[in-house]
Amino acid sequence: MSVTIKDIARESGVSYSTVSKALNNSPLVKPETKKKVLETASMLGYTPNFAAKNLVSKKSRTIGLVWPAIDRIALTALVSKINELVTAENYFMILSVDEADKAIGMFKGFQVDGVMIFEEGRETMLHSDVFSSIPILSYGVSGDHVYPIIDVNHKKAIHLAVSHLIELGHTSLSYIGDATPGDKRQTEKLNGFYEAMENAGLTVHENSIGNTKGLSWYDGYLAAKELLKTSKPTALISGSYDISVGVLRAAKELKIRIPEDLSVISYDNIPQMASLETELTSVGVPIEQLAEKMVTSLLSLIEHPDSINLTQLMEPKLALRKSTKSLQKHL
DNA sequence: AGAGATATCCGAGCCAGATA
DNA sequence: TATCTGGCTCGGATATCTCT
Repeated sequence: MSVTIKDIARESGVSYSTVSKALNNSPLVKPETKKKVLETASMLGYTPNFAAKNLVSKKSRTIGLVWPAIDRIALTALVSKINELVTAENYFMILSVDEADKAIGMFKGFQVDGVMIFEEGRETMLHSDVFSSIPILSYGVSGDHVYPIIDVNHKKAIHLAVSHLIELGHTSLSYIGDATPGDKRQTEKLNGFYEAMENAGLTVHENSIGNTKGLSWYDGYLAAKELLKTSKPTALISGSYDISVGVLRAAKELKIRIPEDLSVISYDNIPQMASLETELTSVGVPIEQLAEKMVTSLLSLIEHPDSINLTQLMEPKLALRKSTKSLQKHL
């Protein structure tokens, strides 16, 4: 049997309501009594019963996070940061790798105060009774959603990458990423590439697009090998951190030096970019900003359920590292 | 002021009584 | 007899009221 406030009360010779007050640092308890109660609690190894606390407060101070793609490094970095911020706000976070509907059902059973969903590509079709019964915030792509979404301006991110490469004198640019229709986040990046190239008056050749048909590093590796063999771009934009890992491996095997022979910019503005074999210049919303926006938005939704702000678009930034080189300097 | 007593939170499980 | 319904209790903690 676990230790309860009643055990502490018995042991320390006060009532359990006094114990409760003492444990919550109430000014209505004498310092000596408080000290005695705290010492007894510590001696007995007391741990608060969260189920009981939730019963009274009608709050669990817990948020659930639906995370269906645990193999993606960029999302791992984001989850870690979110957890850090949530903990700093005295909340707990529980994760589920199930489908959104199933995960939310489980979270409701645990009486979480709110839910974050990481939507991968396809929109998550939630039943209306789900999001009307619990605060939900999605990290996804804005569309016809009826629940709040934090979105990233993916097109602009790729525009930043293209502009930077053009400033360095590159005109032969390639893009590598998942071009599978249906994944809006990935297709937005590709569309951003076409758009930025067109704006700059540059042609996109058919063989300068590498379709990874997936988001793993191996998908990136296979597509990069194919692309770098058939096309000889001076610069390459990669759709994600994981794909970039594959690009670096393929380039190494093909004896292509980065940035001497090939400039590379990766999507995903995460600190891990600096730990790669070649520190990659990247674009995207800095992970700290994204995490902070998600946590503050969900917590404000929990506290003020009527303050719904359906779509919040985050603006990306360019993070310069060591994977791009000016062409002019070599001429 | 400082302590104890009591109502309350919600859902599960049990039991007794009512109904088909 | 089988099934359904309603009431009660329990769990651990907090908020508030009452007492000394």
